Amino acid sequence: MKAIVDCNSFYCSCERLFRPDLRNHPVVVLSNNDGCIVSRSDEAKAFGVQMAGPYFLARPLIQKHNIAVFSSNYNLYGDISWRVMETLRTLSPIVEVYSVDEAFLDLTHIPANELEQAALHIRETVEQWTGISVSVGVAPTKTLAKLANYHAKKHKVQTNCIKVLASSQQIEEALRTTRIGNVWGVGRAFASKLLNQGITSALELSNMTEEWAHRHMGGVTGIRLVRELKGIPSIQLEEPLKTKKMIATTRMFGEPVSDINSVREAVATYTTRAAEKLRRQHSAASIISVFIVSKDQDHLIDFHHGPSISSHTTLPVPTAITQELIKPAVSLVDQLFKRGTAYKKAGVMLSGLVPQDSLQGNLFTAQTKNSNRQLMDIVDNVNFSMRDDVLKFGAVGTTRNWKMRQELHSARFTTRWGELYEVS
DNA sequence: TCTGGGGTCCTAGGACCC
DNA sequence: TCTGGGGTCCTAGGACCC
Repeated sequence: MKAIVDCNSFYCSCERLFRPDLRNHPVVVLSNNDGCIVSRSDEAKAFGVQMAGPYFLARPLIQKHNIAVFSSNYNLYGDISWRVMETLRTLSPIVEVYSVDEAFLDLTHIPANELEQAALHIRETVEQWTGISVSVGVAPTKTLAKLANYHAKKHKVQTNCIKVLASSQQIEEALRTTRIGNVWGVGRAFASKLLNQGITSALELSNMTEEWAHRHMGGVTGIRLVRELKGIPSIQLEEPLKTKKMIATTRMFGEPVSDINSVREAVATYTTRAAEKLRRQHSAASIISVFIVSKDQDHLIDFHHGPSISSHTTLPVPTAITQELIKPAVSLVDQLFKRGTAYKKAGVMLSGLVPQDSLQGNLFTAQTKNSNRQLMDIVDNVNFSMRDDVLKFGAVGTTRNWKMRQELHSARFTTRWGELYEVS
């Protein structure tokens, strides 16, 4: 059996940890640049605040009901997430961290008649140790565990945020009462396709054949999905330290910028962040890509994948040294930038990732490589211990008029001495 | 006036090889 | 009028997740 543990309204719960006055008060948290609503408490949901909706549209509703609003505080959420995951690691031998607020746990060591109790123990321990409330879904497959979790969250009072699907009757009942669009792995496109074919519930989908799934649901992914719904494990728990195959850092600017130096600084900053992620997983990159998006692009038509201009450089030797990545990144900006154009977004992508220790030694460059590497280690250590970039490269600049808007940011209560929560 | 920022996996099709 | 049967690698793009 597998469990999925999912933090309830995670970002909102983190903010509430240090604002006990907001315990039963509606709360929402905004995305970067204060653009969309990415987390909402149950109270805010009850007032009709939409998930992932634009903030400016929800603002009248928010003001009307005096809903508390926060910009996203990733220093805080990252640290709290780490505490939750460390807690879970004491409760199961295999923990797959699936996202900042979710983890799959292996429960094969628990006897069937103790699953309910085990799930309750998980929920209570996390809440007691971290202050974060979670929902727990337990079932034979990952997809069914997600389904169980969906029901646990939907009926919090009846379920106590816990749902175990063990018997075939329990599974069938849950499948029957789940609409197709709420199944993990069925997005908007497939949902409308399935509805057109008269498939409306998860139960109906689970009764389809594998041949059908292959033909209509994207090949092998469809087969896996249907098998998982039938209770046949087809998506395994991943090993804990999976290295990424691509690393990206991209951001909207706080306001459009039309001078090349600002774009250079922004891209240098994003490159610095991407290089940190690269070193954290002990990789080196062989390809660096940069893209910039002009202000005039109509984001309402295709917000995420709209036209942008991009270019990439293949590096002579794969590297994880920040300076060696900033240089080509900035010259890519010089290539792409057009005078007189205002830009609203830029991004850096690192790909062609290889393990760092597989790098070929070079007799002639070894000396500088090593000292660069040591410098990187020192920078990473200082910045990580502060959970913030205290040490920076000159190329990232100091003007920062491209910096994102974050007007409602809470304090970094757990990672900065100067911002510790005070009890008087 | 104002709508995020990451990732993954898979497939199709073209280029090329024997 | 006729035109094999495999492979591999790469890229673009679709679909999904949080």
